[in-house]
Amino acid sequence: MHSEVDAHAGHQTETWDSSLVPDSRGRTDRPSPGCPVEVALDAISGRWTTLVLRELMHGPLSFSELRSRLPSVSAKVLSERLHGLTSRGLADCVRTAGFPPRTAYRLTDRGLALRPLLIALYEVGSELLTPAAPSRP
Amino acid sequence: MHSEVDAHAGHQTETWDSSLVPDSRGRTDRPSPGCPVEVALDAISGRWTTLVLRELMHGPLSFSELRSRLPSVSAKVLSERLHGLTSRGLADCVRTAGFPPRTAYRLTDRGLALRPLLIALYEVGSELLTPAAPSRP
DNA sequence: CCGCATCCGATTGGATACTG
DNA sequence: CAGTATCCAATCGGATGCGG
Repeated sequence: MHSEVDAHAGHQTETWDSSLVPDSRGRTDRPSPGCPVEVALDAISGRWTTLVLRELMHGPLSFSELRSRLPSVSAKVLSERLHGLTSRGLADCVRTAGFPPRTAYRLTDRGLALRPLLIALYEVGSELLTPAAPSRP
Repeated sequence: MHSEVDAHAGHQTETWDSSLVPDSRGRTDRPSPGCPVEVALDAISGRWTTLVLRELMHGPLSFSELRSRLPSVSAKVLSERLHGLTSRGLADCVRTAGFPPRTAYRLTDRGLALRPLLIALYEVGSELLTPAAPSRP
């Protein structure tokens, strides 16, 4: 544990946070669309999004299957989330031509790439929920 | 009760998401405050929040130091973010009694625990930014 | 079965101005 | 320096109802 975390309170223009922003693209002074962190946040932001992603992680699901697994989500929001995912290339939609119209939403490879992020969210969230070993007077 | 997924693509996934939701607490059918993922999302959600966290990751900073590092954030929003972080126990604030009033916000151990999450956001976001190797089976 | 259209209340975040 | 207070435009998300 570091008590003297910061002895150099001056300029930090050259000294970089090597672990947080490895390359130049990540060093932004505002929430810019080109920042990787913003891109990832955009992909998972919005209510129900992470739950929809979790359901689709197992495999393709239809619109109503998603609705039955997430009973409290409205059709409007689910539709918005699905379009958001597809427009970003994280999911796609396959339709059967016949009748009744069957659809299946599935994650693309890019969508599947979100898995480690969901896991990180779960793990860090769990850590925050623990009664805590905090206190650093 | 549960209809089997007939069009099961069959590759790589089990019926139960052991990696995404290891314990029962994580299996929610709606965005509930007790879900670890929601807790983590709550900690990093809101515009500028991740940038504020990144700045505080190096060490304590005062209110205006944060403003100068993030020139485009308004005082109102920065104040809101800082209160959000402190109320969740992710940061705290130390004041010097004299004049002019000096303050310093610093992350607590719980706040520092967010680092792997920020890194995951960066890495996954970078992956999403790559020109892509899409195409699928 | 698969959605989109619309209305509407709640929340967000930016700009500005003001206090200890 | 370190914030708070207020106003306000934009967005979000829930409910409902209709169309393909």
